[in-house]
Amino acid sequence: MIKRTSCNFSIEQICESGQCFRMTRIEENKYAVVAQGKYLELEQKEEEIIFHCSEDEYTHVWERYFDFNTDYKQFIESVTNKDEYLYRAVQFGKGIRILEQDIWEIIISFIISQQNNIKRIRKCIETLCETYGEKKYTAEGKLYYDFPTVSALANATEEELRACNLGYRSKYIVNTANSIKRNEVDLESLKCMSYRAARETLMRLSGIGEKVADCICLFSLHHLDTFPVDTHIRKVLEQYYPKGFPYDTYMGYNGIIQQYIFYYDLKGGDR
DNA sequence: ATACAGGTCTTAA
DNA sequence: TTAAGACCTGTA
Repeated sequence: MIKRTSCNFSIEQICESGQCFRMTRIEENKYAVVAQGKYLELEQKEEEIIFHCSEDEYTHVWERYFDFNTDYKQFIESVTNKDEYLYRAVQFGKGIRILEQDIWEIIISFIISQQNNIKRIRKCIETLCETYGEKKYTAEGKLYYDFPTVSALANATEEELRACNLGYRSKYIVNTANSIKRNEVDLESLKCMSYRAARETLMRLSGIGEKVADCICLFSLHHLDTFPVDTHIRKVLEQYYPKGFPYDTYMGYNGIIQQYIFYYDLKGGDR
């Protein structure tokens, strides 16, 4: 059990910000996440965060996963009330972090996310993991399911995947899984590419367009300047930034700014 | 009932 | 190059 303190870190906000679909609240101030093949429970009281894992696992897995060594204060303070809407959005969601998640899991998760709502995305992914993922137990005997491997999904048929209520996305998933299995797109080399190259490469995969590719770049490849434009962001841009969003002002971290906006539009009740 | 959810693909001009 | 239209499913 590891205790850490950090400002501008809210597990609740990270959980609700729609970038990780396998993090859930299990009690008041207590959350669980399955990632990197592991199950982690964590609690938060004020600025104190308790990780229920070994020191070794914390430093090798979760510190990086939660982007714990990046100081988000600089980003938050760069947004002044000269931009009233953005200031409200950032103040509302300033506990959000951009996670660094597994590339394969994020590819499949955000193919599923298209034309879908977050509640159903979670349900689809849960079903997919229970059907095709490895069954595991924690040291305390808690059951959880890994995210399915590339082979597990490549070997499934479109009809079988449709049984997980994935709808028309089933075909995209089978195609993409097979492309990756055949190494037509190499996941490791994606990690070394520039944003432009990675995005272009990702878009060769079935079911991945500009928006999903951007989500993968932001939530997995950690290209923090990536600004995915979905239906929420599009509406905000039309209403508050009819002359264009000031990307230059937030050079290098537009993706973080995007996530504050997304979360505020989703949960903030503004507009 | 009809519209909409963190869009993409196909087809046609 | 751009613009319809189709596409699974659950919820309001």
